[in-house]
Amino acid sequence: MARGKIQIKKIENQTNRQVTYSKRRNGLFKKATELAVLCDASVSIIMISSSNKLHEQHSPGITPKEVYDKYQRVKEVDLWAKQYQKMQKDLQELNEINRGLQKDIRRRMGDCLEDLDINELRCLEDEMVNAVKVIRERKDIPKEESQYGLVDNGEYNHVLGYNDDSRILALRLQPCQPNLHAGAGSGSCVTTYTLL
Amino acid sequence: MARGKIQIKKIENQTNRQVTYSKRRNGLFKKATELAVLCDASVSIIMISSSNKLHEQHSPGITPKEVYDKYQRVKEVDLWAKQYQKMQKDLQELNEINRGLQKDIRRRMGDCLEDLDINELRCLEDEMVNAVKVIRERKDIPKEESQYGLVDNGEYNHVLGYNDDSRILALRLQPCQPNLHAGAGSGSCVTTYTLL
DNA sequence: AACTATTTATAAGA
DNA sequence: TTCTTATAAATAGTT
Repeated sequence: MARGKIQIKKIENQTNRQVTYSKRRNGLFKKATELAVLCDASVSIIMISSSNKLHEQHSPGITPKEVYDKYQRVKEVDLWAKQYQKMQKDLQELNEINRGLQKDIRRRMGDCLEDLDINELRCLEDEMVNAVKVIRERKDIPKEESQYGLVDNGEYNHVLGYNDDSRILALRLQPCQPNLHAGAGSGSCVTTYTLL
Repeated sequence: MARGKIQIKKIENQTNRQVTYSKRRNGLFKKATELAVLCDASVSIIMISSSNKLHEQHSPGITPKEVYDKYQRVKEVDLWAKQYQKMQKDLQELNEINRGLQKDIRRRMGDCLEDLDINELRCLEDEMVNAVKVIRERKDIPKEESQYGLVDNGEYNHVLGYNDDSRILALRLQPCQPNLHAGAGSGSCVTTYTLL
């Protein structure tokens, strides 16, 4: 636009292209600033050069995050929805599983039995009677560990919302060490979620 | 820049401002397009007017998402990290709670008793013996509900990884109806996570 | 990076 | 909103 008109097409000469990029980038940013001031607007520009460098300018008083939050609101899209969705789904599933586990525990405490049929009640009873036997046996073994001074570290976490303390079985929340005879699956639900 | 120089400051006249915004926006977009073509670059512009309208232009071959993904990579920031972090944290907590609940259930089945001391074993035993009494009472009540044809709808979900079917107490995963005598907290852990 | 001839953008008016 | 046009600003090619 000076000393001769130019065609708007890719400048093949690498050096010229670089120089023009720099000049016009400054021009663009200046225009953006003027526009923002004159018209009381917010302008956000991000450009990526052919050499893969990033340049940006954002009107004062607005952050790229704000611009994109608004962008997503206006366009009614969530550009990163897919990345959330897995977590979202996992959360829901975990909540469901949790509710199920809590209900199971309540039944083993004598609550929430209303919707069990007679067979399920029998099954539960048998299971618990057997378990009580195991617990009694265990209780009557002189514990070798106690010789090493087993200490209560106080790190109990009560995760059930019962107010009647006498009914709470404190849950230790340390990860259950791989317990081979207990079957598979105990560790499989423990997932870590890495971002991006 | 024509018919008289202007000061670069906010145009107070609303109409003039609007007109200038429109003209200069076109100018800016045109410049951006030229720059992108001449220099083989990608330019992404998002602007928000004083009347809170959004205008945008993106070079062909690049999406706003790509621009922002690159932006975040280059700047080594995650603009939405805080929004993830809460979910991330919730997931971890739920996983911990879950492990605790599963361990509790195992204990009530006679497993994982190794790290309970003698008092805890006694407490557990008492609790279970009492619960068994309740279950037995319940079992021996002729169920009124059965007159209405209580049907097994088959929607059981097994959430524990036990392979030995005889030991599974099938968990119904329908939400537990508010159970007043069971105490508070049964519903409080059920959270829904809405995005943005 | 600076210069400058020329093109382009645009402010004001219609 | 669009057109017109005098003028300001941007910039291509050169140094």
